[in-house]
Amino acid sequence: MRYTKTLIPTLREIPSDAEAISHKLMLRAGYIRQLASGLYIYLPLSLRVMNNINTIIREEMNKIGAQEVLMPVLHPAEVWMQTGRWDEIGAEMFRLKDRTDRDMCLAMTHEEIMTWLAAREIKSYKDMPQIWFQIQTKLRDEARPKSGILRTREFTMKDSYSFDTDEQALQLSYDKHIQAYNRIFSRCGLKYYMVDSDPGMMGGAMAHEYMAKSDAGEDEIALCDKCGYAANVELAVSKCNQPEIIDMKYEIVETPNKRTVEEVSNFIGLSAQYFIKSLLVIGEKMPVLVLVRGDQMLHENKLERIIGKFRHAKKDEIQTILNVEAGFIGPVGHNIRILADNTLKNGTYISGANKKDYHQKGIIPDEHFKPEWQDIHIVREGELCPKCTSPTPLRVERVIEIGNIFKLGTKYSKALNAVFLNALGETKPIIMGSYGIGPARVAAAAVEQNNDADGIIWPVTIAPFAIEIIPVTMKDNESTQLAFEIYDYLKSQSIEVLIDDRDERPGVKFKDADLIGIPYQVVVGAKGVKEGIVELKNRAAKDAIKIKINDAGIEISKIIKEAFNKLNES
RNA sequence: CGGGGCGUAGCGCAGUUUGGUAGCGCACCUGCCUUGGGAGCAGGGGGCCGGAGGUUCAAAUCCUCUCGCCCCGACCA
Repeated sequence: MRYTKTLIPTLREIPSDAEAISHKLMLRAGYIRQLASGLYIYLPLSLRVMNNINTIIREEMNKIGAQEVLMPVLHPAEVWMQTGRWDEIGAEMFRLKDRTDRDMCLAMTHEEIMTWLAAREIKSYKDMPQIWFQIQTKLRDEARPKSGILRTREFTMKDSYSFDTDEQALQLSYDKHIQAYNRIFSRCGLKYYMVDSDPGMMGGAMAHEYMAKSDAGEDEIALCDKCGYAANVELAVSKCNQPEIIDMKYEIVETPNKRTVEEVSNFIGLSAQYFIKSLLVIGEKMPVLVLVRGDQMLHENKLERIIGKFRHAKKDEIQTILNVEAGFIGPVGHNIRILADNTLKNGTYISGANKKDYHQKGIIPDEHFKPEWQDIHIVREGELCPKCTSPTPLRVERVIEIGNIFKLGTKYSKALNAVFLNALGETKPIIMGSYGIGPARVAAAAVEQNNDADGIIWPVTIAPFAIEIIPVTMKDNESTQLAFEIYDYLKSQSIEVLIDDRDERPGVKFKDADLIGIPYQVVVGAKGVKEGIVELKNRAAKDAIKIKINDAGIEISKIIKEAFNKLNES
């Protein structure tokens, strides 16, 4: 492709709306433009990237026997009503009416429609397994679109769905997706992790997420380098360092007007690890007293999984239910449900004395109060791996979710009556799985992970072009002609190549080339041509090798093909 | 939805406190010149100051309402 015939509107200055690195660079380098909040135009360069990513996804999905289909983005409400999600999902779903006043919605995802299809077309155990996938637009009226193309209201998603006869078969489909996903993300040149995730609202039994390391990410994961434990902090568990158990007399101490753990800890002169934070929450059926160690935070999602929906108690509710003022609650002597974090199992602690201006020292859990033990704290960096027997600290990293895989089970098949006859002639619901990848997030993550002060550095497999040829000046006929000869040769080798045929000063071309991030640059200059050489620059390494003109085409295409193979075969 | 910030030329910004009819850099157009890391000189085009209403002789500037965008949080099949 000729630069002069391609829309590559690079910007010298960064639009002030951008925060994330990938957002800034994709704007500056002429990849995207914003139409409205969460709505982006993909310009030629980024469309090429997306196409490359999607091609890799298709190839790997096909390898596991998945079949591509395409489904409507406009759905009748009835199907969503049957699974209950028409009512469960709130403002995040775009809704509209057709001309006959029929309720419709725009697709947020396709479990319903895929299952609708399966309900009609899969009748026998002989029809399975099936894996169907599509790469298409989804729409969600996100509460907060952000970070460029990382979180948008309209986006492309690869979603696949597996249909199996039983759990064992589902496991096979699940494993196939793991294989495919590992290959897809490796080929895209990403550093990523597969982590345990919360099946959440999907209602399934098992779920994993694929996460790409990036500061721009919205999620955090806990990692153990020793055993490979990896989980979203949404559900990650940890063992905690047990502080040295100190001998504390069981006694009440006066703590005038000291309410928070920090205040009391400073007042008494003992670290927060020796305190029990007592929180009263109001569940749907009854109040629950929740205990975590003074230096830790309650993980509200973990708690919700145990006791269901809840909210924090108001000050007057604390007074009525526990008969104590907020700030002086302790676990001893209450007659309500008590839930304590596992971290508190051993040791002697201080907590509220259930009396204004007093705290209780020397509390021994299981002796002075009897809680239910659960993991309900937020995992932090440095806490210990829950799986390793020898103490191994966990790392916590910020990541972008680029893909996920869920075992759905029968939630959707039951709701939509997607059933089949097994070998015994019994009617059974189809066992399903659901698997997503966000290609735009793959692209954004690739930029987040591969850039420098000058711009983007694409992995060659998804780069808009594998190589850019830069004739230093268009005024020198000899070198310009040679540049076009190399250009034609590389194209004949099926290499995607961009030639900067603009009549610009060399500095402008070099700056733009670095910014748009094509992984290889060939510089063809008048001086070099006189010496009989061209230069091949590696965008990432910033080094250049001189190549004899006669060998240039062959030599360069060899290097490019090796670069592709390295990622494709990793 | 709660908290914060910002809307002035394509982009980045100044001007708003203290009202007087809009400016700078980059980009763009013309010419000369220049050509291995975003050159230089000269000339030029482009703005209902997000929108509506109000105060005033006079509003980018003050007041009211509204729309949009960004960030933090909540939310996130």
